[in-house]
Amino acid sequence: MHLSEQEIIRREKLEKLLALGIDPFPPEAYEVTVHAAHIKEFFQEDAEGKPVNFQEVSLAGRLMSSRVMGKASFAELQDSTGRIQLYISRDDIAPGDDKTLYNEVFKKLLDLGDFIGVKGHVFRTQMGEITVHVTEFKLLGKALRPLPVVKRDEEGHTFDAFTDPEQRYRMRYVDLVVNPEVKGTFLKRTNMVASIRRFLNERGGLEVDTPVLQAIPGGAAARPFITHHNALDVPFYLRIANELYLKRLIVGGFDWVYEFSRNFRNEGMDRTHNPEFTILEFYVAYKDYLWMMQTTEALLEQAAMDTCGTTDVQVGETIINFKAPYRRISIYDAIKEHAGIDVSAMDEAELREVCKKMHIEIDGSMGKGKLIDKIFGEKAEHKFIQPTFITDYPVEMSPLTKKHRSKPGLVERFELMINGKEVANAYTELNDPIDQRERFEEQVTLMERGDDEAMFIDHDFLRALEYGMPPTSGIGIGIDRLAMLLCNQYSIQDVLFFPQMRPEKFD
RNA sequence: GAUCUCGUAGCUCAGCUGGUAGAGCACUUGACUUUUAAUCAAGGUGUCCUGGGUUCGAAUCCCAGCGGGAUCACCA
Repeated sequence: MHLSEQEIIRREKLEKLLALGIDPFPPEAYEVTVHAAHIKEFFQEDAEGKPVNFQEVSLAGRLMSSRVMGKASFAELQDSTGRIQLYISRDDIAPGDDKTLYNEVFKKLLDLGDFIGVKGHVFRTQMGEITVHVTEFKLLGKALRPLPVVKRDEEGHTFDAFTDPEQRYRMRYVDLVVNPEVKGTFLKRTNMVASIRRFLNERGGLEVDTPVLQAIPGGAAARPFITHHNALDVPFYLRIANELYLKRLIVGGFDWVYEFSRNFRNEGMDRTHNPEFTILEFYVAYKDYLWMMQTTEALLEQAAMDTCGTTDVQVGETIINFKAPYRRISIYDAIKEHAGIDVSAMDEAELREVCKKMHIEIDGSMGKGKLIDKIFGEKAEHKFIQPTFITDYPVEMSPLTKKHRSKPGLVERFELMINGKEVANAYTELNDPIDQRERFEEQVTLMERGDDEAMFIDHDFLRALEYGMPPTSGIGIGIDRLAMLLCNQYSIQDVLFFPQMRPEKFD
C-alpha cells in the first residue's frame, strides 16, 4: 500500500496518541447537547455584551481549520449543521503544570478532518465571531487521510475548490464534507420527496412496495438488466417500471396506490440518464387522465412551494413557473406549432417522407407511433420550457393506454414537458383485457420487426385484468428529473448521491 | 458505441519550440493568549495516468491502453 507523506505522518500520530493513553477511536457515546447552526441562530447577549445563554454546551464534529497563536488557538468545528469557531486556550484545557494536552495533543496530534467533541461556553470574539470557548475536548475519531482544504474569504470567494467531477462522484463522502452546497442540494431533494409523499398521503394514497426482481420486465419500453436466481435456476430482470404491479393492486381493490420505484434500464448514461433512477408512479381508481392533469399540477405546485419556497423556480438561465394550471396541447398541435406541418392524417409512408425531409434519422423497425414520437422529439420537445401537458398520443406508441373517448387512432395519454424535457407520463389506463391482449400482440410484431424495446406479453397481468379493473388513471413522475429542476442542477449526477460510474480499480 | 478534450504534490493549478520537477494552500519544525483565506521564519513534498516508440536526453513529440469530462446516438 502506497502512502503519501501526509498519510504516514497521520499514522505516526496515531501511535503517539496510543502511547499517551488516548484511544483515537473511542467506543463510548459522546453527549451532544446542541448544534453549530442552532448556536449561531439563537445566541444572545445582554446590554453589556455578556452572553446570556449557551454557557454549558457540548458539541461534536470535524475539526476543519486550526489557527494556532501560541498559548491560544482558534479552530473551526463542522457538525451536521455547519461550522462554528472554537477558542482554545492552553491554560483552560490544561490548567495544571502538565501542558501536554494542549502542546502535544491539540497542537500536534490533531489533524484537519479529525472528529472531536468539545465542551465549553459560547461568547463573541473581538472580531464579532460567535465562538465556543473550549474547556474540554476529546478525540472521537482520527482521520488518516487529509481532506481537500477548501478555503473561503469574507466575500465568499473560494480557493482550491474540490471540483474534479470524478473524485466528487466517486468519493461523495469527501464532496459532502468540503462542499456544503452539495449537502444543501440533497436536503432539498429529500424535502421534495417528503412534500410529494405528504401530498399523496393527505389524499388517501397508500404507499406500497412491489417486486424489483421480475420474471417479465413490463410497463415501459426499455432494455432491462438481466440477472439469475440460483435456487430457481431462472433468469430475472431488474424492473424497468412497476406499472403492471400497481395496476394489479388496483384490481385487488385499493383505490390509490403509489410507490417511489427504483427502476433499472440498460441504456446509455449521460447528464440526464443514470442506469438506476427513481420514478414515482401512482394509480387512482375511478379517475381519468383529465383528473390526473389537475392532480399533477397541484402536486408539482406544492412540491415547488415546499422545496423552493416559491412557484417561480430558477433553472439555469430561466424561471420555470410551477403554478397551476399548465398549458395543454395535443401532440399533433405541438408538431404543427413547432415544425409547421400537420401529421395527424399521415400514414407510415408519408411520415417517413417527412422525417427524410427534416433530416431525422429513422430505421425500418419504426412504426407510425415511433415516427411521430421522433418528429415531436426532434422538433418540438425542447421548445416546451414552461410546464406543458402534451396530450392525445397515437395508439401505436401507447400499448397500456385506453383509446381516446372521441378521437380515433389516439389514446388518452399525456406527457408533461418542463424545461424541454419529459418529466411525467400518464394515461387513462387500459382496463379492457381483450384490447390489452391485442396491444401486447402488436408489441410482439414490433419485436419481430427488430424493436428490442417492445414489451413482452404478461399473461398474469392479462389474467388480473380479466378479473376486472375499475377505470383508473396512472402516472409516472421522474423524481430525479424533478429534483434537477427544483434544485437547479444541470446534471442527474448532482442529484444522486452515488451516480453510477465505471468500477474503480485498486491495486 | 462515435468524436473532441483532459490526466503533473493531499487540493487547485503552472511548466513555451524536448535539457536535472514548480507555485499557493495543506504538511513538518519554530515564534505568537481574541484570530479568521491569521501572520512571520525555515524545511521536504512526486509512479508527471500506464505501456511502448523516436531521441544523447521525454511531463513535453508519436502510438496503444486505462480513467474522467463534453458533444452526439439510445433513452426517462
